[in-house]
Amino acid sequence: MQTARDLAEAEGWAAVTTRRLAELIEFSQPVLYTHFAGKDAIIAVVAERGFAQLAEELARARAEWPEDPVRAAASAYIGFADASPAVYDGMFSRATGLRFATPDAPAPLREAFAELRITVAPYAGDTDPAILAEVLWSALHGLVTLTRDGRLSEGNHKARLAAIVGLIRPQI
Amino acid sequence: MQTARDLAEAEGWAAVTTRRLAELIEFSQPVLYTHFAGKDAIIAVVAERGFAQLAEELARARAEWPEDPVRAAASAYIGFADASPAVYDGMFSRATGLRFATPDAPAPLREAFAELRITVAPYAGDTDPAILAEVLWSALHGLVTLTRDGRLSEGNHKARLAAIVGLIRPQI
DNA sequence: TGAAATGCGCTAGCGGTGCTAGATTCGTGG
DNA sequence: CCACGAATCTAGCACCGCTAGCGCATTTCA
Repeated sequence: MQTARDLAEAEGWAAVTTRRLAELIEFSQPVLYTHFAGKDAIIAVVAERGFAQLAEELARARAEWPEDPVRAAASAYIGFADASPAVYDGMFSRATGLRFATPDAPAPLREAFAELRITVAPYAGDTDPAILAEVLWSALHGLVTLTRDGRLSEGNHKARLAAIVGLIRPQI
Repeated sequence: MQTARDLAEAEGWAAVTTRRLAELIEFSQPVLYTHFAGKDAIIAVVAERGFAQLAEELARARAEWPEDPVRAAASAYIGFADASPAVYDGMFSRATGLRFATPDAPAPLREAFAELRITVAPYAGDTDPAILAEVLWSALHGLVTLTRDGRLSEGNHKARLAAIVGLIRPQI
């Protein structure tokens, strides 16, 4: 699993084949299938740990920068995506099986989202904080994915981040 | 190409294999490689046509609903993504080769983005309209992808859309 | 008109993928 | 000391994207 994460970060998920993974952990290929249902399950476990880490970093950001929690959360979110692009990819583009937004979703997922909801709550006004949190999440996720594929203008990253934060703030 | 698009919409891009595609168009598999550099090139062409269609629909929405252009654009964008999920997927998740945000990007791509920029320009205030357009685009794209994977709460789609539109509007 | 050249589509195959069936080895309990 | 059960292996299946090389029809030119 750690090997899968490392290999994915080094060469992308496309390079994480069951044969290479088996070779790296010095076992034969079928052994993987006695511990995981398949390749998707391996990605899902890496992704779930990623959500736990993301929740942790969002909480730390909120604690360390209480006077500007939205900016802190946005920076932490994007920082995580930048630092662990493959894990982020697994969390949002590869792990199709993970349930979300339901009470039976894995705890790390619910915790990560709860952090965002708490952060934006003071700025929600008439809007449901959960809705605003989902909108902020969408904007950050879109920013990450579009930036990653080189689809946004270069050099304006900070301006975009400031614009997002600025859109949330005036709702006080 | 039209066959590729239809098959992708019906069963997803994973089902679009060169063998199935060749069988459907009643040619042998290698013929595809005399017209396209590879599977990615096929997706890219479908994606580029998708951008042209998106630009067209954004322009129509702006013309038909001039008193609320941001809502019109957002609705049109999400409507396109809903109506053609596989094409949208090809445009933003599969076609890695398409250049963006540069003068030499394909025309349909620049036109689609220009529509967004024109739409948000009146609401930009001190912000560069292009930056605000990129932020709106990010939010809409994030909304589409997160919704598609079932990662946002169910039944609140309209509320999220209203929240996004509401965030842009107060900048007048 | 006959022959050469050209271009198109074909069959067959390469190296790779996720995944699985069946044989085999090895530690452990009777 | 033997039998059992779990863990691991070798070998292979069906599929993937992609390509080399052949055969045939058409076109071109002497």
